[in-house]
Amino acid sequence: MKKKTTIYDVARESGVSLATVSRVINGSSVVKAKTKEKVLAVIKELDFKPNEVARGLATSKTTTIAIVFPQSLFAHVKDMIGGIGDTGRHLDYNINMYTTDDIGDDDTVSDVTERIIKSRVDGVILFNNEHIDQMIEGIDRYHLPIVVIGKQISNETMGSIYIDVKNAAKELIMPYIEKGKTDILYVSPKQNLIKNDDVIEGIQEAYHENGLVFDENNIISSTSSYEFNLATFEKYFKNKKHDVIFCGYDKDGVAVIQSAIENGIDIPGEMDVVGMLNTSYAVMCRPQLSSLNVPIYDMGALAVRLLTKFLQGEAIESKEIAVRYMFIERESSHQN
Amino acid sequence: MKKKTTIYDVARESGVSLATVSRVINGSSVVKAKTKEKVLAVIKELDFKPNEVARGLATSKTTTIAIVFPQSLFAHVKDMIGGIGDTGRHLDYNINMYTTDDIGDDDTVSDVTERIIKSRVDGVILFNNEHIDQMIEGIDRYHLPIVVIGKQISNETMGSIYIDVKNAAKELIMPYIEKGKTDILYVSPKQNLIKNDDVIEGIQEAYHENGLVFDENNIISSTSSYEFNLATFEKYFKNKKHDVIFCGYDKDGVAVIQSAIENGIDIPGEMDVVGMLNTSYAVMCRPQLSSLNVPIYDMGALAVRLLTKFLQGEAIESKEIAVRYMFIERESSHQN
DNA sequence: TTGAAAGCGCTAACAA
DNA sequence: TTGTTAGCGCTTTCAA
Repeated sequence: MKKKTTIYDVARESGVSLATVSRVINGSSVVKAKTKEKVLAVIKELDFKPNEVARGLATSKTTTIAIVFPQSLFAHVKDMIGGIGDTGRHLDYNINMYTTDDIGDDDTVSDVTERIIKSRVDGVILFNNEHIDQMIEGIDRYHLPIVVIGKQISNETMGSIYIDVKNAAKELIMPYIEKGKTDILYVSPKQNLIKNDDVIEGIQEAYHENGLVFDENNIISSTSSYEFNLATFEKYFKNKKHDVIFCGYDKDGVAVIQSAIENGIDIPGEMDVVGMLNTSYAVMCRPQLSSLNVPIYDMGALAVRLLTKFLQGEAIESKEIAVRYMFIERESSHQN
Repeated sequence: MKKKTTIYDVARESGVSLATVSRVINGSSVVKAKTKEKVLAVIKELDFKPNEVARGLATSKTTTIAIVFPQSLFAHVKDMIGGIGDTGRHLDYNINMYTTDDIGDDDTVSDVTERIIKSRVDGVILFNNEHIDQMIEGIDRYHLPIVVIGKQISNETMGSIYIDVKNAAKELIMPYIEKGKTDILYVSPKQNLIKNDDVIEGIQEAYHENGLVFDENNIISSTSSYEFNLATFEKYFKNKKHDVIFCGYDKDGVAVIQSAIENGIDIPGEMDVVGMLNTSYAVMCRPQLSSLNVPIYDMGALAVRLLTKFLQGEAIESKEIAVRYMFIERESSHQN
């Protein structure tokens, strides 16, 4: 295997110095057009690909950002990855991905932090999840810029992309309450794109503004197993019913619909069901599930963009970016 | 922001030379226990994190592997990412991820190749997709080890993890044909984990071994849009019916079931429907979709493991690894 | 507009 | 068992 061609080879072949070649590949404007042309020709001829590792060492910048996927990953990471990957490529950043698996939680978190520091990435994208604070703290100590997805937070070197689920929940719930449909159940999911506490706050406010109070017993948690949840709901709906079942995640919404039907409950005749994230699940289900649509791809793209603003010292209008959302009413509810 | 502590700082503080510190952090066995202890103490005290970029430059190795996600990504990438990320961490490799989006296909492929080369990763994991050959060729020119997921292929520096879909398809189809149910439709998906041609070959063999021939008109392609496919199928099943609908992807299976029901076709009474990959979709659907289960997480893990074997010059028993699969019969079929 | 040379933080002979 | 020293391939002053 012949050695890779280096900047030295290019310099020699084109009869200029290292420095000039460096200027050319970095687009410096001071190089004479003719020189530049010649160098570029040689670069092409020798198929020279500048070594980013060497550059990284010289500049103390890797133009790489790390992204940490937590274990409890929601569906449609696919879109998130698309947004992150595409934007990274367009802005000329590499993406280093890390996962935190379920075995040995704590150790994994510090292990990943350690690896991130050693790899000398320029910044980090994190997802809201149960270990988020620990993760943030571990990374913040090294003054690495951070962008958090799914939780509103910011400081000098930290920003976030989030969904204003508090308001979304409030807007969703409000019409029901105003119509006297006040028996609402919230199904709280294991999922990182929304902050559960915010959803609950939103619900509470909707009740409060109507002089009512939301009964916190009307919150049940789902697990990450569809079949387990289904079994739970099937039992639950044997002798219960509510005006509205508001699910933090579509998958739970589908389970609710199916188990309600199983128990002879008509949807949306007797009970409305609403999901969140507007995944494929929603349209595949019968009756089709109403859901809150959220621009997942864009959240990934925005996260990368925001992070690069930190990295390049660009002006940042807002460090906490709320993405737009839109309620899509389908067959499982009739809010209006 | 104070400068990061380097190996020099550690050497000075512990009164030894650079080389010794280097030996300690690399676990060399020649260092005297006492020296090692002292150095380790200083490392801890100064919170020294070796700079992988500098190490990469010195060793011409980055201990990083690249993974390229194509645009038409199947669901449950989630699991794949888990397998890749976790295994990368356990084997001490960083994962660099790239996406190839839909805009400007060709350019993107060469763009990504270029970035991969510049970043000096040690090896690459690729997914089977329409541009796979172009991608492989582009990377192979630089003698980077490659592992392909979803397609059986290998050479000196290339291996693969795949599902033997040819046999899977054959095994699935065979019992039907033997029972005289020879009117089978194959729904060919846009999805990278299986090789369509192999599925078709498997079907053909099943027919062939029974002295029959599979009519290639009985292949229809689905798109990546569930709703579009649903509309297509709804029209299709208005005046058609088959013994079996064999879908390369669960999502299509669900669409088939739903549109068949819409048209009054009883499943599995009049028609069997079978999917592939055994995603959540299969269990969420009514009747539940029979499907071919495949260890997606493991495929990711195996890919990383195989690649590191190439990288570390380890013995490789087999460069083409077929993963186990298992047919899970649910409500949408009655093969037996 | 170009070149010379120091330095980025580490590894790996080679010597001691 | 430890230290010295020459790179690894680039960027970036500083001079010319």
